[in-house]
Amino acid sequence: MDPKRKSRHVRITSINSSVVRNINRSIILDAIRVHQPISRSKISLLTRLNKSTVSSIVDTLIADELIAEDIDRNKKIGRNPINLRVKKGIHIVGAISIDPRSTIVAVVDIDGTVKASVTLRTEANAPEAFIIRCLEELTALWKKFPSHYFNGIGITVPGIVDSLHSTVVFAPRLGWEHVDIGRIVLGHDPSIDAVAVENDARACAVAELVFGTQSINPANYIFLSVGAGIGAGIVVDNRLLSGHSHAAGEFGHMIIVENGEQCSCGNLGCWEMYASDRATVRRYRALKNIQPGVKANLCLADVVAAAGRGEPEAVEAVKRAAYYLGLGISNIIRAFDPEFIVIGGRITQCWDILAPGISETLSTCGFLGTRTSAVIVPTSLADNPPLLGAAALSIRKIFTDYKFAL
Amino acid sequence: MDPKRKSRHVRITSINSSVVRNINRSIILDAIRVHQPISRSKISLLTRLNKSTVSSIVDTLIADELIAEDIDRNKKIGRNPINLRVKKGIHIVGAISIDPRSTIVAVVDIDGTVKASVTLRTEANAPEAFIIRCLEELTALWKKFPSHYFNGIGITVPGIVDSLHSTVVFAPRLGWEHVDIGRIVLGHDPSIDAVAVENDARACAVAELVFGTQSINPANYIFLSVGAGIGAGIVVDNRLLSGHSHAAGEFGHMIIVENGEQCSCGNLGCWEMYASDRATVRRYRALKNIQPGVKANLCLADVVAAAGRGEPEAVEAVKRAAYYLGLGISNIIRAFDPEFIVIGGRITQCWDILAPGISETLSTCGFLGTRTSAVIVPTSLADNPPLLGAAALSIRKIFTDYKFAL
DNA sequence: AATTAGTTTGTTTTGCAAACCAACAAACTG
DNA sequence: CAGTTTGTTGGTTTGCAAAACAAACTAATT
Repeated sequence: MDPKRKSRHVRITSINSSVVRNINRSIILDAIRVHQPISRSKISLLTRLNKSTVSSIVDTLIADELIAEDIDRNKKIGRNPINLRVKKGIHIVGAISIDPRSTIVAVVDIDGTVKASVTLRTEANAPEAFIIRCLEELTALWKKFPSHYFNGIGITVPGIVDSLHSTVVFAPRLGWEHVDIGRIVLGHDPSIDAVAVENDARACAVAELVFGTQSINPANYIFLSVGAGIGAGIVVDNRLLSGHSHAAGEFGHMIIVENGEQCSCGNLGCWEMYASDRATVRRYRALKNIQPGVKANLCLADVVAAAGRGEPEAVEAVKRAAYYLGLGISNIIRAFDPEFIVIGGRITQCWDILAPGISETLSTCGFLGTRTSAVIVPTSLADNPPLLGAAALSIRKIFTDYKFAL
Repeated sequence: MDPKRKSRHVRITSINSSVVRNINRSIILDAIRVHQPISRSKISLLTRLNKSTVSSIVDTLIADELIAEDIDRNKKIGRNPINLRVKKGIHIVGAISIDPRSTIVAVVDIDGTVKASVTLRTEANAPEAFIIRCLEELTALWKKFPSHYFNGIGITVPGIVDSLHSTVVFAPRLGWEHVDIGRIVLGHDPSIDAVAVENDARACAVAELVFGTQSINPANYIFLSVGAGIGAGIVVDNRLLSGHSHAAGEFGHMIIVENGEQCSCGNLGCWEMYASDRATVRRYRALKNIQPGVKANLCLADVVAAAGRGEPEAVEAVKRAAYYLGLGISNIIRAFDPEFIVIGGRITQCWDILAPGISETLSTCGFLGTRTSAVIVPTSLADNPPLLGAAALSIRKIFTDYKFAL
């Protein structure tokens, strides 16, 4: 990409011609991404930009090898359009998805294709050394694609992340506090200028926008990540909500039962204590009368598998999870009134048990009886949503330089 | 104002020079509003717009009589700046605040001064006739200010409002459903082109931004309106959240107690059943052992008055309200992670009892022990927040033509 | 000939940079 | 001490560059 293009994502206080160009460029590139294949003419109609303006900007996009022409002949009357598509196999991004157990390092094409990946055991007790290790693995992968443009790295972490400063504020499950990933990456290799660090659930929300097959209207939409904890990525008007201290959407510690079970956070009755994977496993153990200590490494995958076989205790455990998920989701709907809620996590593998349970709870929590509720769907992202999320963080920067509304 | 200026608040799909001008104009006008008095030179530094650009735009603002020059001499070195201020006594807006009991119709200056007002008894059973009645009252008031520019009408309604279509979707306390206020106003007087209808709590949130004295950072902020029900206006990145079906922030029916008290909405354990004014009055009656039927019109004002006198039962009733308010607020903080939560409603009159109770509950719901929480403050708006909200809806349109982010 | 796609040319709007003018205070000067 | 010089800040003028636009043009197809 043209290195003369100034660093984007800077604080804009007013509009000048260069900002105008960049915004319109983003608008056109995004229109191509969403509507591809599309002709210059159609873009002009869609964006209300003048045909000549579209042509001029499209020229720069072709020069940057972000899009490619593709003359296909159709039988319509008039001159055949020159179709424009996002160019694959040219621009790649690095993606690192950190989880308490394992970390995946990958190289991803801008259409979401994982071109290469390695899985590492997470060494959380030495964050800096571990992140550098990941970067070295990434460099090794990247070297396999010498003819590609490298467009930055996206990193997802389960915890509270200050994405503006690329810093992990607090990640209890990793034991990390104030880990400045941006500084570590730049210290390791000053040539890497584009690092995006984000909470895993939020990155999933971005991925669902960038890659998701369910054509989600980006207006109001929440990605709910159900795992060991419960987190969420909230998208409002195409923008990711981050909150004043980067903790928006930390629904796991929403109080759902007054004076309920003691949570590790110190509160009573947190949602996590009732609807997380751990809660489901605990409930399953109780239903099966498995004593503590016995089958200590029983995990949600086992419950899901058992439910798949139709085992009554497992089905019941999932149904109870569905009930409590529904309870919390009803509160989320009250708060945000989203159009969609996309649920991610292993438990979505028994969607046929989960979905009716959630719906039933929501129907008894029907708001004022008449309101339409949000549509609840499982994630459409392939095997590893957080990894695609990490990739999406960087890819979105390519497509949308400027967030602007209305 | 120059009638040649094109209708604002239209859907923008791309940027052209006229959009640039309008955005920069809004930026400058808003800078003047927030930092007044301020010189052209300071605006240039603040906005990074060129001095000549600032001068040129300021000229148009002066021509539109939105701002005025004000040469005051100070002792600093160098040429004395020409201070710019928002011009008062020239531009006015109409404000109508509809409540189940009474409706206030007013003419408000752009600095928030109520210049004239009338209070009507709300005739909710005939919405169209009643709204026309309000418009006639407003016209009568408006005629008292013949030399002023009239900048549109803002209307607040307790209920779910589609502000884009100026329609009341559902207002149970008024018994209104699908009342197209925009159509009614236009049908009555086609010359009125600027009508803004909004939910009362949301309008208050806007008012707090436009008039509020506590210099609120508009990034993340929630106005919580506690009354017969509980509603909220949520501001994120300077933008009002409205939700997919215009019901974002309808916290009153958030479930706070599993299998709790039966609410009129059909659910069990809604927040309103524990923290609204009605709940407080009910609790007070119970504490005082007042039988049903006796003192039937006892209302929150009485409880507040009693608490002010230090009556133990009243103090206890307010304390219980504070506890439940804190419980719900903790969930709101989890969801939005706001910087401020501003509380409005009659109960804030006993802030000295309320605030410690809320804080205490929040401290026991401390998120992961280490996180900073939102700042809870009472509203700074004068006597009638919803009326100022209604005015703020129209005033904001004058100051901020385009909502744009980053 | 009709139709649709895309380019070229010249114009308009806008913001920008630099030089300029304006107004003031403090220091300096005869 | 009056007048002048210097420095500093505020605001305007002038010419220019970047961008989008409109309209006329070319291109390719039925």
